[in-house]
Amino acid sequence: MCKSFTRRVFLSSGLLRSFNKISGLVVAVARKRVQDAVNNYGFMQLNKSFVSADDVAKRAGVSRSAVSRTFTPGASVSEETRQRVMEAAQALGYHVNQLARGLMRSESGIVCLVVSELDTPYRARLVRALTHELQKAGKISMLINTDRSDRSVDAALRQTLNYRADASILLSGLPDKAITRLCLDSGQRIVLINRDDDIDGPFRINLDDGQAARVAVNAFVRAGCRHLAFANSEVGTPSLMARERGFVAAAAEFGLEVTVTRHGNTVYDSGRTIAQTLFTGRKPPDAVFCVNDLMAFGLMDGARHDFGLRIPEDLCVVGFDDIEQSAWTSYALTTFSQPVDEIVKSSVAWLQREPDNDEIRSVNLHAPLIWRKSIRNKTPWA
Amino acid sequence: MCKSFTRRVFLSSGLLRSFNKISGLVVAVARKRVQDAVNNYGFMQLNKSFVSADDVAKRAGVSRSAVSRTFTPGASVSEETRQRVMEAAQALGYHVNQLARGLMRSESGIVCLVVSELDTPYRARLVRALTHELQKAGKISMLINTDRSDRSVDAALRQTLNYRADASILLSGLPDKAITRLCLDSGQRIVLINRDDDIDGPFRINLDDGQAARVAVNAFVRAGCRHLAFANSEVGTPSLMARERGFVAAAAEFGLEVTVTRHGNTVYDSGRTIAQTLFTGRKPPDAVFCVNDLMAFGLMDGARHDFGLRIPEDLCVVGFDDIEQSAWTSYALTTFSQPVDEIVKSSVAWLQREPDNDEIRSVNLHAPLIWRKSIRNKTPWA
DNA sequence: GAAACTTTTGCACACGCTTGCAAAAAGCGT
DNA sequence: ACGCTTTTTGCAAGCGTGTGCAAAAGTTTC
Repeated sequence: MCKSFTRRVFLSSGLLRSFNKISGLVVAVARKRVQDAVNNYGFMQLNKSFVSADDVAKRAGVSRSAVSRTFTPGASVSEETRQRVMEAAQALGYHVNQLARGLMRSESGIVCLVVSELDTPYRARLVRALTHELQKAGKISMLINTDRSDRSVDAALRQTLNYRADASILLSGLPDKAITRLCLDSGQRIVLINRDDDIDGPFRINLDDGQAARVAVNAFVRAGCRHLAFANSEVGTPSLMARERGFVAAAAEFGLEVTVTRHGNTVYDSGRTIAQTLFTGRKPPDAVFCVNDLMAFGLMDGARHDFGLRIPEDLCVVGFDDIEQSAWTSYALTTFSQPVDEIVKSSVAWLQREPDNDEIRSVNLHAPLIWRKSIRNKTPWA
Repeated sequence: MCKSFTRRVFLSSGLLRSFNKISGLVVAVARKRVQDAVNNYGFMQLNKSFVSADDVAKRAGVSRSAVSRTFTPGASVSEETRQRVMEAAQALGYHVNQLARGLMRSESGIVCLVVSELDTPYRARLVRALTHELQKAGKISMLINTDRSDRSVDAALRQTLNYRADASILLSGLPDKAITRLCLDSGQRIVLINRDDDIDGPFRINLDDGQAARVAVNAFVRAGCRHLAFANSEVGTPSLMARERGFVAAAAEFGLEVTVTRHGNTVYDSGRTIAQTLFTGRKPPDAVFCVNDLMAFGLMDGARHDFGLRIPEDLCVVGFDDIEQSAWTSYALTTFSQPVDEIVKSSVAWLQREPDNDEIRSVNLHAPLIWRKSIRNKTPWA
């Protein structure tokens, strides 16, 4: 884009035809000309071009290698030449071309984040934390949006290969086995967050969803609830299903049945709809575990406004994720906290390790229950 | 990372010392060997390397140019060779190296999104929409997090240059003039969203904040409110201040005074704090325009739970952004809608235009008022 | 001052791709 | 079969960088 302008001028100059055998020379001439233009006009209007290490070298009166070494930590350069190079670089506004560097080192410094529905509070928080941590580690993150379809996860991973990303972190969707294999074979590292794929190779981070569900049941029972319900979406992600199974199983140990409802996506409106279903049913629950906070909010709003229920007096609710809104007074939701910091830390730490054969394949993190006001009888032992 | 393995083997092979003058050949030999290993073992364990156009060319029995042209839309290749190339590429898992392509074309296809506090609902939505639209346009987005400090915006733009981004879109912070200039001179295009910088060169997208504030005053007056207040943060972003000025000015036209309060960041907690201040004051307002939705929620929760006020009976509230939560029943906030789609569309459209001299420099978009239930007397003419 | 080291520097090749140019191949009209 | 035009193809130069190697420069030691 930038260069195209310079080049267009050069091509239409008509010199090319006669000098094409020594086009290197012609280029040099053209460059010179642009430079003159700059000097004459005093501004860089025409020089729509990035400055290269060659330019810096010329100005500093050293070889291009010296420039390269100046910007390569740990390379051998004398203090004096480093100074001169830095000065010239500063003056010209030189920045190392990471594309070229990546080409040489075959390590681009790029990490791809594959995510859909980024505006979900939990995902947004995760992406924010990830980019932050990756930057601290000297990496840069590419964001690949897979909103369109499940198939687009594969396309995303292809894109990942196109840019020779050092690693990909998948927050949404499940990639095809074959394409995952391809990435791994190309030397790319893959992290799956809450995806729980059983393919060998990626690093997998999961939560102890089952354990959390157990804690939820305990809390409800402790609060004297007898009619348990579980509000899920129809998305069927492994972690969501693990929560459901865990909840039903733990309730069974108390001899309690659970009304399981699944509806739509894992969003506010679905919670709202489920409230309609549950509270017009013949056996309305007095406790609902919602598969995530957004659904919990919808359910709470439905219960309160459409059915006049008081929380926690008439109805206890527990959510999952501990997104920002859970702390808002209107909800004050008791919920399980996603250990975002730990997730991010362990992801990036794993990425920075030299790959070897007997490395850690997966990690299971604990999601602690954050007590607020949507359950009666705060029980400190939970 | 990937290649380093192959290379390490190669270097320690000892062949290099004797053949260094014709190292190209040696490399070929080493490559061959890895290939053999693959063939023998039947899996690609050792071949931790991306496959190049050369490999594809060899397999398809054509020249490297043919491969390149196959993957370059509009290039001249016969249907037959295209088939063979595609087949070989498929078999080997070839993907064009965008880094190398970007190097040649001097057009990386990368667009940088510079943003802080990504987990803010409004920003998250914008980033989601932007990545989506950019992908449709064949671009890929890099996410640069500027959470740390204002100074980090400059660092972000430097990073932008390192990766030879075709463009940067700034959603947060204000960059230094000099570094902005440098980006522009390097041929990069810059879009400022709601930043309102007066530097010439970037494309600026803004909302008619003043007009919106005027509409808010009208709505309040129409609802019979007499004691107006404005809840702002101390961040002082141009658009936030424009809303404040507009509101105060419009109120003055009705002969009404406005209690202006500024506190902390533009978040929920600040709204909560401001509620404390306003409703314990000697002249509590009956209408508050909050500079964004998050603050409005905090203010509403404070007003309701700490002061027992009913909305909209005792207090009218208007926000700005129309984030998802505004539609939640607990808030049902009347608010101005950020025209995210238009913002995104016009940004990307501008990026795709060939740069010329008399191009559009800025755009002002309208933020319509979305009526919900936090104001009395819905007035259709607003 | 020479010999033995150590540090710095420049050369040149490689990374994987695009693309102008000219030669080769394929069509086409007679 | 022959020229002529159009399409296809391979060659080779170049994009901006890193880096091994050997020569040059600098440092220490005797």
